[in-house]
Amino acid sequence: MSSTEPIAVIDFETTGMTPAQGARATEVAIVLLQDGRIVDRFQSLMRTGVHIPGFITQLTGITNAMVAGAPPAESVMRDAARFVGGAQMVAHNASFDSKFWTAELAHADIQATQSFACTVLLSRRLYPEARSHSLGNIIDHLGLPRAGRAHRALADAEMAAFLLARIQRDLRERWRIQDARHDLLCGLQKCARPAVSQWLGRRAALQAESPSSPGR
DNA sequence: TGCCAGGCCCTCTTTAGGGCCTT
Repeated sequence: MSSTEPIAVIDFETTGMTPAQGARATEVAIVLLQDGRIVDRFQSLMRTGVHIPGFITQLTGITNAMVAGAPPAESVMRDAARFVGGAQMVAHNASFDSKFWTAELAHADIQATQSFACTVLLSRRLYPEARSHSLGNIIDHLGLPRAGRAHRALADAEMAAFLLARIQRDLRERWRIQDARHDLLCGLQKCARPAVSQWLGRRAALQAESPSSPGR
């Protein structure tokens, strides 16, 4: 049985909403998903010196004392970049995590080169009947397992990976798309939502004609 | 005091408003 390239599913816990306003990461977790299974995990708290507001501690359980004893962010991000390697990346609301990925790597003098696919956009297109596409709600809607304490990086990264695996499975079983690779996911998430069925049908037809190429 | 990001999506459909989603 052929093996697909692993996809790195990432989640950051942070001190705020955007690096543009000085927010920094407090924790990062990355899981590698390959052939529908989590095959490796990376997780670490990180020390940036930026104060964690009280409401963030209430949300995540991550305290200033916890990160004070953590390794420096630059060191963690170097390890994270090595862990990801050349894998393509996925996050739940990727516009959030990709900005922190880029910003935290920049603090470590590393340029981010990975492209991101977003499970929120994919979920909205494939499961329009869901009332909410927040990570916990879509996990419950699809009957997927909860992975631990919500709003901790590893649990959220694992749940996003479960969601991605389900998306890939549904693309295979419902849409006959055998090779739901990262570039297909990126294409699907950019497809206008009302045209998703037509788009998937065309992709499946193209893939059936040329299985080694996902087509355009 | 009240607001605080930004991209996407939907709607009382189009240039604007409001909600979702992430911490």
